[in-house]
Amino acid sequence: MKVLTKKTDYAIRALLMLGSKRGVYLSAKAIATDQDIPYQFLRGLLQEMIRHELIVSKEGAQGGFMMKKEPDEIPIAQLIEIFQGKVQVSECMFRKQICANRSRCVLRHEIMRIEQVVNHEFDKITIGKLIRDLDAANGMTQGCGEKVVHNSLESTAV
Amino acid sequence: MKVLTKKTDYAIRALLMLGSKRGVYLSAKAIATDQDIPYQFLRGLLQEMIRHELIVSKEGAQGGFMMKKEPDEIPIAQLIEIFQGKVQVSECMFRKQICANRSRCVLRHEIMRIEQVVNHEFDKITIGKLIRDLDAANGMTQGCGEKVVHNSLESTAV
DNA sequence: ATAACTGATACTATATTGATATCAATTAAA
DNA sequence: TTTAATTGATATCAATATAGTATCAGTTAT
Repeated sequence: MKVLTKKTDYAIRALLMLGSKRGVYLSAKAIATDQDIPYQFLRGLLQEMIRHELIVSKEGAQGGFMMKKEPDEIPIAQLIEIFQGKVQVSECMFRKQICANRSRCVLRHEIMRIEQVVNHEFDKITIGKLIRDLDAANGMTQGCGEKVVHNSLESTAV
Repeated sequence: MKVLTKKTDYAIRALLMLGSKRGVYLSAKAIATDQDIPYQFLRGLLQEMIRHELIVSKEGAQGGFMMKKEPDEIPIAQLIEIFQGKVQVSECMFRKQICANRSRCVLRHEIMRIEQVVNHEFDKITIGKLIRDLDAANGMTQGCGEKVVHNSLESTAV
């Protein structure tokens, strides 16, 4: 059971980068290189985020992408919804037949409760919060378990 | 984002049925018919559950399947793990490279926390609990929102 | 003996996910 | 004004996961 697909993972990392460099346009290429995301794949994700008005773009040379929404106004729950679809119990189980099977119905009730818990948790984590966590972690000598191989978001100028 | 796949959904419903009819062998055919699960597909799931020692089988005529574990000892977290794999953040992200990217690392920390919450919730829901919920619901005149089309687990003798 | 079963396995179809390629349009700058 | 850098829009492809089907051998109650 995968919580985040590549799309969501990549999108979050792209937004972390855009959110850390406000006021300038970052090109897809720069983001792809820095975050090690397949270039054309990333471009698709960026366009999707434009459609959802999270970011804006500027065409042409020296063009690129920039935050539109405030990082604190982007919970990762929204990114999950955009790139993985709404959290749902089990397909369109409930459209086809309303409560055709009571056992499903009871199960559904429990799962819906969990869905709410999960969504609430994902709502609390915003891009803004992650950026602050990131800054805090970067202030430390060591961060995350083993040795730090390379910290692109900190070291690489774009 | 689908929480339960068909496999898990079917497996839970099969266990609810087996758990409600203790001490007798129920055939795959009976379960498939009653719960409207594709027969051969269900058989694969039952075999998987035998391997995990949740149920036992008896071959030959009048054979079938029976609970091995107590329903209260089967959390649906275990079924999700069996049929959908362990809950994980995003593929094998952390085996390939330890903390290669700090932004991933920060995100990971948050997601792992949510994973724990989710797993804990799924652990609290056991087959036994669902069976009791089901009995309670079946005692009521109306249960679950709209009209009850058909309640197989209650009405159909097996 | 035979019909009702499970064990085991191979196969097919479909959907989802992940990734690549192409070309037109736009723009900053040489 | 040409050119290189860049996005917009799409089409295509490959890999993987999910869902479902088919077959045959072996076991057992009747």
